[in-house]
Amino acid sequence: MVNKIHHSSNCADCNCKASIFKNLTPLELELINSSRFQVSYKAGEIIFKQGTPSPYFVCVTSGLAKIYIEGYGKNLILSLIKPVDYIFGPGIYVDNRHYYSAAAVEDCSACLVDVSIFKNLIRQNPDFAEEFIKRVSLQSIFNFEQVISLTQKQMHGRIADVIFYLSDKIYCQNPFEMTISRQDLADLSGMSKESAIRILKEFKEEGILTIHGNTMEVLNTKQLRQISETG
Amino acid sequence: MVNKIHHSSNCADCNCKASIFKNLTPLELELINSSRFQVSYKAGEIIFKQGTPSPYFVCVTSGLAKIYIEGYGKNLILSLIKPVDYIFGPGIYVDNRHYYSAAAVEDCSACLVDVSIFKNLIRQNPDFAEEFIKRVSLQSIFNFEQVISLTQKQMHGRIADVIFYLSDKIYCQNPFEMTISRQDLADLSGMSKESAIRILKEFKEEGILTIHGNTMEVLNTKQLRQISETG
DNA sequence: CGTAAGTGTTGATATATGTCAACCAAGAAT
DNA sequence: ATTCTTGGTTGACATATATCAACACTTACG
Repeated sequence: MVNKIHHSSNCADCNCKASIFKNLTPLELELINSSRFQVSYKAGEIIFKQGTPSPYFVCVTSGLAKIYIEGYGKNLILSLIKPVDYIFGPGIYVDNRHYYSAAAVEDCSACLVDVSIFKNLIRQNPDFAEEFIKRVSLQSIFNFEQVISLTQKQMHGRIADVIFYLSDKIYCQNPFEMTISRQDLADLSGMSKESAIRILKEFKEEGILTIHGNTMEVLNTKQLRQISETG
Repeated sequence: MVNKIHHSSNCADCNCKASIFKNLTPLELELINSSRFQVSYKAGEIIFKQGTPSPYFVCVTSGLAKIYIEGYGKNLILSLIKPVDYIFGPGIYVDNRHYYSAAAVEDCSACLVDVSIFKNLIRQNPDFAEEFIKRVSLQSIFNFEQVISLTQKQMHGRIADVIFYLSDKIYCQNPFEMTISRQDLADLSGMSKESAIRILKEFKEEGILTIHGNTMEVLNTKQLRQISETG
């Protein structure tokens, strides 16, 4: 699962520090730097499993990962994680367990930081603490929108939402290469793989988008937005 | 909407301080006490609306409230709030907006504390900050379980989950008086009111529970648990 | 080269669930 | 007392969605 562990370059040079770590002093950043591990995962490999102890804060530095809840027979993907984003579960302040699993969708590299160091920094640096709480809050807001999409929209609306998520938040370009599988698409939108495929087909037939190989292009954003909003 | 506003007794004497406020110094507690408002709501009244600014942290001191997302045509109840519990949305660290609405289910009284005072305490008292993060995390974990129930179980399992939630977490007794409406029950389990009623009827017919007036009693916990788990 | 295994695709079918409408009971209001 | 309103209940019906099965396509692998 873990292919290679080594200390590479330095947190101070890493673009990760631009975001959540921006409020840390050089000394604090060095503390994180000195205790961190860099790890690579191949596509499909599991980063951690729901239910296991959670000693690390994970920072994804390249590739694409997914976090997902293993439910009753099927999975629900909560979100995709791209560089530079973080995987920290709610368990770290509760019982140190993971409440969801994480796996690499594309080949990934990530930095693992010891949770206790992380928690100490939250205690000693209020700006960092606020930034952390803000991140948690944003995650929470995202989850709310997702729940409403999943529970109150029907399949067409849900797929539309996922397509917007992919093009606007994950791949950030319009003709984009889908590196996730159809099953992942289904797990993101809470339906069966077959249903997801059928909806994509309909969208193609209606000229809303094209798919060639793994490349998807949204042609009619307006209509897709309409579908998203009318459920 | 707001019936009566006055300063009553003292935070130091209030049982609210037992929980999230337990790590505050007497001085800090006094800061909260001096800036707080006590408010009463009648059953059905709205405490705040999704989308409006969020200047207060709400502490429910008596009665029962609900927080719910207003979605596409119908509502989803995220949770019920009973004394002593708190209503703080993810918006307070993001854009100061409410991402859900809150309303009184039974007659309620609540204390409102200015968010900026609250945020200052989080900055200056790391124990309080940790306790706050822990609360947010627990809320988040609860939401995960809820999402899985709503998206992966079918109606019988979802109703079973809600009944356990009511008897174990909210009313905390077995023959309990349902102060929520059938519509609320439906909004908790993400289905139509008619469907919720039908499932209750089936449960009655199978001897799993009884309902007289508004009093519900679970007779066969084991079977209900079974239904919850098999989806 | 052929086989196996995974992924994507399509069609037929069963069913879980929402919608609509009617009706009932209990208060509230006139 | 009578009407009106609100919440609860039930039945008939339409449909959104999952399931099952078959098949195509690619890729790994012996």
